[in-house]
Amino acid sequence: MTMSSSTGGRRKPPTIHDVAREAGVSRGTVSRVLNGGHYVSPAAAQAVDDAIRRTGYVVNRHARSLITGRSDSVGFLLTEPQERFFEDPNFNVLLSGCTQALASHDIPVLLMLAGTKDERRRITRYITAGHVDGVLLVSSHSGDPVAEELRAAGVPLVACGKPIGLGSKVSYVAADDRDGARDMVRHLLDVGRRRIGMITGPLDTPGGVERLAGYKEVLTEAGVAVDEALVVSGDYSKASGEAGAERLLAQAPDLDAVFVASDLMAQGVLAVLQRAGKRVPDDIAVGGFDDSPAATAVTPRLTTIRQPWDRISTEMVRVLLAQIGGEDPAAVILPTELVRREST
Amino acid sequence: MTMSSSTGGRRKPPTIHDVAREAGVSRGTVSRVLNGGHYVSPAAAQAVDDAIRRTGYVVNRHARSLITGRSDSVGFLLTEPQERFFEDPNFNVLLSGCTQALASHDIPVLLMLAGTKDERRRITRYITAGHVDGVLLVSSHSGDPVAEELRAAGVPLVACGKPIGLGSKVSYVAADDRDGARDMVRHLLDVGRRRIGMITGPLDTPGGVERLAGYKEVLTEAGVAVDEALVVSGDYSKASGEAGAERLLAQAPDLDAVFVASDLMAQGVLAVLQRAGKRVPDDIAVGGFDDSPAATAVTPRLTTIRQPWDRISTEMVRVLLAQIGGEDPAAVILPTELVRREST
DNA sequence: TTCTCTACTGTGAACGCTCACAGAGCAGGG
DNA sequence: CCCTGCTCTGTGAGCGTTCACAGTAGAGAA
Repeated sequence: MTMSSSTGGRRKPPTIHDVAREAGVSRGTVSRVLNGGHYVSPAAAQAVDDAIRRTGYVVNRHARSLITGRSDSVGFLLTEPQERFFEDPNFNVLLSGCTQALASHDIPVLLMLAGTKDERRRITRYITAGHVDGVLLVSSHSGDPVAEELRAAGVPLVACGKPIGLGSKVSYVAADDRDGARDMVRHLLDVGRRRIGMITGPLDTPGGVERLAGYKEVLTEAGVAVDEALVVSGDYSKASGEAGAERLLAQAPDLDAVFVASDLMAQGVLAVLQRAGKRVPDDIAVGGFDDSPAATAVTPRLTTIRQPWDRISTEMVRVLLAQIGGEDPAAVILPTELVRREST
Repeated sequence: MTMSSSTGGRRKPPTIHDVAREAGVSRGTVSRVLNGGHYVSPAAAQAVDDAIRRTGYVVNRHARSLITGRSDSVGFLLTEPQERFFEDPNFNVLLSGCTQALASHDIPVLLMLAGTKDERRRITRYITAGHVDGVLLVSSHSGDPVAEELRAAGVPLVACGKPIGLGSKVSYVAADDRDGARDMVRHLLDVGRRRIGMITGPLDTPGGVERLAGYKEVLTEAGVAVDEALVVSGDYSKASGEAGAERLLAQAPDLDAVFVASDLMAQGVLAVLQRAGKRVPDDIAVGGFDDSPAATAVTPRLTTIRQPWDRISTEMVRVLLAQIGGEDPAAVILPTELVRREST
């Protein structure tokens, strides 16, 4: 009767005014129904709901934002170099998790890739101009200039993983890296290994440092001396895993296990071990970290530490929305879990 | 003098009015400078530019959108099941490419994941309500209901890969699947293989069909009979690659090569061949399709057909913007390239 | 001079919404 | 009876921008 919605072409969408007329009430009443429904009589609320359904009304967010000052959208900001984004499936899991969590609050996500310097400037301006209400930040960089500027501008910000150089004023959600590392090394000891090497993550990031600390702690507790020749550093990339494995094999021929700080690096490690004729796990056990899709894509499938990405993303969203709502920054640490497969 | 930008807390941003006052002109003039600068005197333009710089003015897109009816943003819509999104790095390359191409036009990207039925409804409403000007669609489904609804609503739409069941009214950008397949099979013949199997993509998609057609064409042209026992179908996933390889080995013990319609499936094929004790490429050559990051993540590294993802994304954006600008839908087919590595 | 044309500029009005306010109706207490 | 307080409703204003229109100034033609 009022409008057929599947007619081709784009017609002018109904406004709050149309709904008000259709429901026989005023704009104000419709607006109140739309925003929580307080101080509205049941009869009016019902009439408005019906009218909305009949007209196919959808709120015009631009008009709303213009007056509220909020944009009701958030940015997902990636300051990583793009190659890592391409290579590491964890980003997808995180991005998808955050997007869905926000969708349930009816909040759209703007994807922001700050690759080049120009991009960084453009994005910073965009954000500080108030075009998003808050930002989910993915960055392993130390001293990220974009993040620092956003923090200074008072933009609500939640990082994935503990950021450094940003003071304590920025929220973050992270897995318990140290505890995860401890679990893995303890597991390697449990299966009888003693010459346990490690390929670390970048040591200018808290995550990299924590995983190394966990490794050393457990060895020390178990009375196994920490041999620095068994520790080489990497940057989470597959290539650095290969390089690390080669150095490790050269430095320590008697290696019987290696704890690798990311599944992606572990993928590289497995390739090198295979080329070197080492059997996994018979000759050398390999433990990863992340439980990324890569962990089950390799042969043998990787024993690893599961990061609770689903919870990380929902927590990031929860903390961000709280902060947008005026609450103080918060830090959330989530537990990890050992996933045993064939590589140990 | 006017404002220090790094003071903490969020202050009210300058408006076009402030800029006008600062520059000693009217709102209209500032607006004209902002939108192309026609009919503005050089002196006024200069004054406005200076004032913008001094005040740190950034246009309020909500106010602009309210009056223009455009949102100056586009959606990146994924109607794939999420697992594929997690697993397949090609999405990242595409997403990142499109985001960057749009960024250079100062157009933000909204990420939309249409996983569940509810999500689909929500997203459809969101888009048809005009909250984005157009949509970049990634979907290998046949007869995607969301896409059909958007098309019917007259929303500018560009698909990645030829969509089916949408008539000819929807634009798309795709690699030349048939030609790529032909190149690969010709290459396998060139290196002396004759018993060449194929694991296809989903045969309810044009891409899957085309790659199979290319395979058959080249064999026929070369005078090699097409043996249906050598053709098994898959769905691009790693798991289906494994299943396909197992069937193929069982059905055709004398297999000496296999053309796999995606790198991801090829990854599964390599794992199966390795378990079966077959050497690659000595016993069986393996050719992939995509040149995804997975292609170089495996051992041996995969000979494959490179899809020009960078060009695909820029073309998708170009076509979408043209269509938003009022032009007719268009189809773009881009050439592929054979990348030879160690698996053939 | 005067008229026309062009280049440029300023001014309301409008986009669709929310918010503050005022007012209506009704109940209960004095 | 009036006053107060409550729930509910309508109205006008205004968010920051663009757009259409009117208007001005200066150049060139008649």
